[in-house]
Amino acid sequence: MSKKSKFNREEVIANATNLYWEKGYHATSMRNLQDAIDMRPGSIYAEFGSKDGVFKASLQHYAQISIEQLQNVRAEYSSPLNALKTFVKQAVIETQKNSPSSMCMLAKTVAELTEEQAELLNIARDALNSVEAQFANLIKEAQELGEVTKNKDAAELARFLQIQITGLRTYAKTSNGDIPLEKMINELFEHYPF
Amino acid sequence: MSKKSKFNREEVIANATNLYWEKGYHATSMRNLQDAIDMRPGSIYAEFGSKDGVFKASLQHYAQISIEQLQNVRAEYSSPLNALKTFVKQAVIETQKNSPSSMCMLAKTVAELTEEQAELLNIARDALNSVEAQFANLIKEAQELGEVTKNKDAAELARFLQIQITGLRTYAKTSNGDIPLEKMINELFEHYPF
DNA sequence: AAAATAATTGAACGATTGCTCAAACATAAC
DNA sequence: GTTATGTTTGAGCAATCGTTCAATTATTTT
Repeated sequence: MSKKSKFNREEVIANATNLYWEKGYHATSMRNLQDAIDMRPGSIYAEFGSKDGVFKASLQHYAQISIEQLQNVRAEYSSPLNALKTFVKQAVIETQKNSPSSMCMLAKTVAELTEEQAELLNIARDALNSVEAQFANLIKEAQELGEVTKNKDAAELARFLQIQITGLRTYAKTSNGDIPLEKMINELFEHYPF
Repeated sequence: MSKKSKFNREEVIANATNLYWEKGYHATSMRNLQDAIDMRPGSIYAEFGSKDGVFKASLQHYAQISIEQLQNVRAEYSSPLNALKTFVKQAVIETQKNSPSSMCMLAKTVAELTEEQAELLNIARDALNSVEAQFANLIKEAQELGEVTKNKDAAELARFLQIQITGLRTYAKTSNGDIPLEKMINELFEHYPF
């Protein structure tokens, strides 16, 4: 045996995620990263291989957190539709105060990157699709319980929801401040296909 | 008098816009820009002052084009609602084939930048709000003609539309290819508040 | 203690960043 | 044709980029 790593990988990735989430891929330098995660180049490159490696780990971490959040909300509500609504409110509203950015890190990444960073771009895409698949599962549950019409395909409704969330979160960053986000989400779940 | 500038400002800004639109603010270097607009640093800095200056001009150019497009569509259709629908289809679908990015350059910019580039960010925000105000005008026209219910506030409907467009265009970049965008837009204008 | 093993450090690499400016050049005025 | 005026050029600046690696430090095994 020998010396053990002294840094906490989970914690490091969480800090890296916050920085990348706020500034995006290109605007985040390795020097920024070194400060944010309190590691020196040698250690970072030994652990992650490259700037892209850290970003990759951050994307995966963010995706995991997102799905855990959805599962947590699901566990708190007997109604899958209410769980979904609560998740949307968390993602769109809560995020305005506490988070590095009001926008979804995955959507931001999809927006920022081009095919020049195909691997990272595809990781973000896949993660968004995974989240959407979880939406679809919840919607299917809701359909079984009669909370949502069976006339519509669950996958289509999940897609619709994903589009609403992305649209709302981008809009929130466009219009600083006083948009009635909660009211809009309530109306979304009252009037639309759910 | 003296020597005249030989470059065509309009053309130069159009080329710069295309590059920034594709790659975003941070990923576009001055060297990339020099190649794209066929100007040397001295001339660029004499004309635009800085990288930010070129980006600013590009944002304004993009915003102007967008509003012109909306006006052109309006002129082609007697129905303001059909004009709006056609504009949305152009922005969401047409853009998939011909454009530097499937996403709206203004939305991309709002997504990418932080308050570190407050001026540029606000230009993008303002431009999006201007476009939205034009939407509201068209919706008011549609309300006068009875094409859209007067129960809903035109500004709210315009906001809703802006959110749909941004959501759809981001989603289009997430899901490579076979999404029934046209069908979704048709349904949007059939089933929703319009 | 000494030797072995590995993690951490930070100086420094070549490449690239946004940008400057003296020199070369082109046109207009005389 | 000469002078005046302003444009274009591109070499090159300091700063920063992502990354490497020899030296140092810490821990474990002998």
